[in-house]
Amino acid sequence: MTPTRKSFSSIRGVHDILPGESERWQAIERAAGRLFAAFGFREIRLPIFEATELFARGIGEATDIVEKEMYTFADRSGESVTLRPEGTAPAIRAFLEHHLGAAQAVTKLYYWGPMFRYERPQKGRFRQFYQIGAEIIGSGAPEADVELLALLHLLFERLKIDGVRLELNSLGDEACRPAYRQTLQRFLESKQADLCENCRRRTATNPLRVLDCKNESCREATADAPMIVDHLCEACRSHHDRVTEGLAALKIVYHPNPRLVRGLDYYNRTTFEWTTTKLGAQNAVVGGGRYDGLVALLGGDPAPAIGFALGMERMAELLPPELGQPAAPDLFMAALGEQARAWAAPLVLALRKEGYRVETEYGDASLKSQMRRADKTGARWVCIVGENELTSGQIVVKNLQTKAQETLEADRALDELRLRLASLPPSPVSSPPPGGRGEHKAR
RNA sequence: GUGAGUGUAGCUCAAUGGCAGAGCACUGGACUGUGGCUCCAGUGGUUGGGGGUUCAAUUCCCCUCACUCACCCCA
Repeated sequence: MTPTRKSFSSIRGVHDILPGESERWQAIERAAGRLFAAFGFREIRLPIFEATELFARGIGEATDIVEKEMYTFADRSGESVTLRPEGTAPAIRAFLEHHLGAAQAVTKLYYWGPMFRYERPQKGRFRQFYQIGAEIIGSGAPEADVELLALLHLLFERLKIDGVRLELNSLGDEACRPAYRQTLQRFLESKQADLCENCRRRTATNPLRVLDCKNESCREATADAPMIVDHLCEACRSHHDRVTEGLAALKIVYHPNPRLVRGLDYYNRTTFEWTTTKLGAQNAVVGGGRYDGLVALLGGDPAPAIGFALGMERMAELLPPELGQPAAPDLFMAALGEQARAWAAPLVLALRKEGYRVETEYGDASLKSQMRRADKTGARWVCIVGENELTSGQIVVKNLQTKAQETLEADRALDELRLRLASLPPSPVSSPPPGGRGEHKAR
């Protein structure tokens, strides 16, 4: 009787992060985690779904995300819930719900995890994708903007990612944007013939976005369009200047992009993206900006805030290939036969307890195949224990790089092995996982 | 949502209507207890799925699913 076999695969646009890739993610998470700590951000762990209304109100009813990209469904009680398409609205919801702002004037939060948008997948774009996000809530000072940008700048530096550029713009605020919007609208109305269908529609609904259109003729038509940076009110002008001065003082290179308009309604003043040309049609690795109105919009006392979202998949694609490689074992224990394995087991455990990476074979395998595996895993040392060794009280240790082989007293095996492993050069491939050898060596 | 391309072994790909193959990987051997290099052998397939045309379909046609890329949008 042959059982019918059904195979499964992950659903569309949703991917497994496999070993090989996960190490690269860990490299990003480690680097980001250290920087968040250094900058005084604390982690908040947020739910993966929220009331639909939170996103509809927070992100904006007219945005693409809310109009057509949300994973929305009714739960068993009939409440409409939505898998989070972004993290800022949930973060602010939690901030308000738990009165996190009461303990200090400025609250700095970060989070990471999956986000969900129902889009057609393509390079760098998925239905379940991962973001690292951070928010500074409670400060409208340009220094906050600069600090956030400096953190990201350091992150790219730490991860040795180049070929990215920081693009910067200001969207103004409620004092200056309405007037600019009208000015732009009038301009666009005079150019209707040259605009794509989409942009003709957007002239009325969201004229700012026309500036962001990739269409060649739209680009040309708006070449001499009025730009928001030239129509900022006094307060926004001053804010923007102090941000750019702050960046310059920290030697952080940025590229003014007066066309940088972001897709979520809540942004005002500073907006930014780190862009790259290495991700196909996608160019944003990190996006963010100031959203001084959102806290009040979600029912809190008005509080200015700024944040960013970083795309993990996109970031991982940009990592230099040598970063995040799996760490090779320090030692491969080749034990031959049941007795030898029993003898070696406590030794292996003792070394692992100290943080050394030790690999073994589970069942019976020839020395040849164990040596082959030791070589393939990249282990620096092999310890050979068999019947000969057990009767003679001597074990064999071989350095796979130098091929040097020596015989050790079995009784002193732990000390002798520790001696050799401790003198290993630092692993060139990656740092050990938390609690691994780093901890051991730091002692 | 729209458009284009691609689905054959674990991976990368051949086979244009006539017996489903190669390289890599994996396992074993040459070397009975010493890795890489070399050589030899072996395991591995519902050719994405369904239907049709045909004596005969991986190949041609239809449907469907998936993946990829692009539009759109963004992380």
